Amino acid sequence: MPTRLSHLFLRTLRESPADAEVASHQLLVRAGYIRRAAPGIYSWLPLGLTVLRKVEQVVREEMNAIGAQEVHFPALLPKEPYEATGRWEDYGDNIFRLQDRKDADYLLAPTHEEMFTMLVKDLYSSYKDLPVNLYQIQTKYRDEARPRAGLLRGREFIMKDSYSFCLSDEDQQAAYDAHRAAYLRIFERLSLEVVPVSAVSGAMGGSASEEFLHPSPVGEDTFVESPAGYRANVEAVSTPAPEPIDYTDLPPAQVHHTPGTDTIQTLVDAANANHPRSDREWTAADTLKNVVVAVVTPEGERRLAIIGVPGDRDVDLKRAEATIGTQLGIAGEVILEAATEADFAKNPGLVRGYIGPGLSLEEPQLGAVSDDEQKPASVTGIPYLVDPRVVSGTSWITGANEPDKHVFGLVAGRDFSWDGVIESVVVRDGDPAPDGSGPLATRRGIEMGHIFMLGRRYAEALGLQVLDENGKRATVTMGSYGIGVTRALAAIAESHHDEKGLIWPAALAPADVHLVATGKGTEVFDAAEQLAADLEAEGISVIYDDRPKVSPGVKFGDAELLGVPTIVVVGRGLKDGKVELKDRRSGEAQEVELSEAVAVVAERVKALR
RNA sequence: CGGGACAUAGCUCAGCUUGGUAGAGCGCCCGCUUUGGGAGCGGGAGGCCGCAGGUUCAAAUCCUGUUGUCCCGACCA
Repeated sequence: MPTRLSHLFLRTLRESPADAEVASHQLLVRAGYIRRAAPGIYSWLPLGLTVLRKVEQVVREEMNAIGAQEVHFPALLPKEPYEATGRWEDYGDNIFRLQDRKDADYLLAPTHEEMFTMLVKDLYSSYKDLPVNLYQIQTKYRDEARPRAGLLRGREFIMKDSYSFCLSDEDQQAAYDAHRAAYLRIFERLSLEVVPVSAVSGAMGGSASEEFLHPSPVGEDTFVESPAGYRANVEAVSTPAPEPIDYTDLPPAQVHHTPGTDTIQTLVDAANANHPRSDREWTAADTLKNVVVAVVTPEGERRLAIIGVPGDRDVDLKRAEATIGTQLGIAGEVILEAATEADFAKNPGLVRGYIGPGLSLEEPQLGAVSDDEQKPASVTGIPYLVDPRVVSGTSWITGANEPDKHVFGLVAGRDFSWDGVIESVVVRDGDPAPDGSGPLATRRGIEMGHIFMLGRRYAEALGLQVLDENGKRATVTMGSYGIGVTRALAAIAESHHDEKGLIWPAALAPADVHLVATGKGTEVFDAAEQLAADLEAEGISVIYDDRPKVSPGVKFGDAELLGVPTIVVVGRGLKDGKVELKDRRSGEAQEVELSEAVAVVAERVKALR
């Protein structure tokens, strides 16, 4: 049976809702695929649901193909498993929490690691049961601080998440590789260009992880590409350290009176005005900016650290957070925040705007955790980390740790030392690539999938062990793999549309053919009706615009808005026994004999599939 | 959580400055005409002007508070 527009639950909109900013959001609402129910929460209408099911099916087929087995967990969960892994707290305000009538705590699951792990623990206890791969396609909930861009970042969304459970690291690597390959096939079938990039694991923990980013200006992730094909999320880029410089001929550092220069800009201006260089102007890159940050340990302890970066660079707390815990010898995941007024108040040795690493190796102000006996303990006792660009022999203008004083020509390795090197600054277009192939280019992307080697964190937290071949208990190692299904649908709409409307890839379109009947009299409708039935009989799905008293312009406009790849028009050509076949994407049209229409359309549809 | 904007019909918006019976276009319903690019004429339905206080004879409009939404940032497997 063709889908008749006269009866389809559909109302197209001529104008976009005011709250829709990006094309996918505007078009999916205008074309009657989705409808906003609450911020970041959408209802699915018949056409949208049809496409959604097709996207899900692609994902399902490819997961099944690598031997993963589908299960389904509740979206509403008790808090206990999440307390066991610490994520009841870790997720903070980002999870929807609720109580039952007995005041017991529940949550709407943002992800299901705990449930999968516990289910496997319940049922399996032998190495012979492993490896096993499970997945589900399920609605997830996150109380995002700022939902935006329609389906691209909602508070309720559908995700495919899968988990691999293995005894050996080798098996786990194989499961990871299988997922990686399956993901590339899935995105290929979804007509979604994706680039796999190295990522940091973030709150998920674990060792290796890769993101699959769909390049798009509306993406929220930034990744970099080198000329030779190195790609990474900006959070995970490693900065190539310059070679150390011989400093034997450099002049000694000098302290200058620099009142009112508590920002990099005022400092650079003052330096050029009062202490000009002979060869060129001072720039922000000549200064060493020392940023005070607060590290919150897993136990809740708040420790300060200082990061020294070139003054023309900004610190990206997210990047620094990924590794600062390790740098400072803190086990577990830490939270990194900017230092507060209270932090400064507790450390009077920190002179805001004039913080520096010290004036000599003998009088360091910062740095404490070094176990090098040659270097004296610091005055402040605050660990000092530097950007990889701060290598031995580089010379800086930086704070003298006294009000209104900066030191010029302070040489790294000669005049000051540090406790560690950390990736912490925002990556910029043109920065040298770590593979040495040239400058990095930055691009925006939408995160379509993310795969993690979780290791044994969850299994340990939840006690997932099996008996190995020797009858000994062994902790299972896990992998976790996600694909945003609703986000994928939105991303497809985002990259497959024009000014007139959506243009679905044939494999995902809500129908194979959009059949328009236009003209007066019953002849066109009778002919179109028969054509629709004949196409359906050939296994071709048809949306048939049988609406009477709707002008041709409206019908053509709706056909283009809905985005079915093939449009067939039965109209004025019928008196000559012809119908029109239009390609939605190119707009190209051809006349076809009505008697041959089914065969011609069938051939085209099969070619598109 | 910071900064900004907005809240009036299903959708897009005007009206608010200067208080006086709620408006337009699109959409929807009825009738006639029209049928290859978002038709014409006529007749209709539809709004607690986000919510709560206050000022006033009178509040969509002025004042206070509050809630919500959108954008930028922070944040975000």
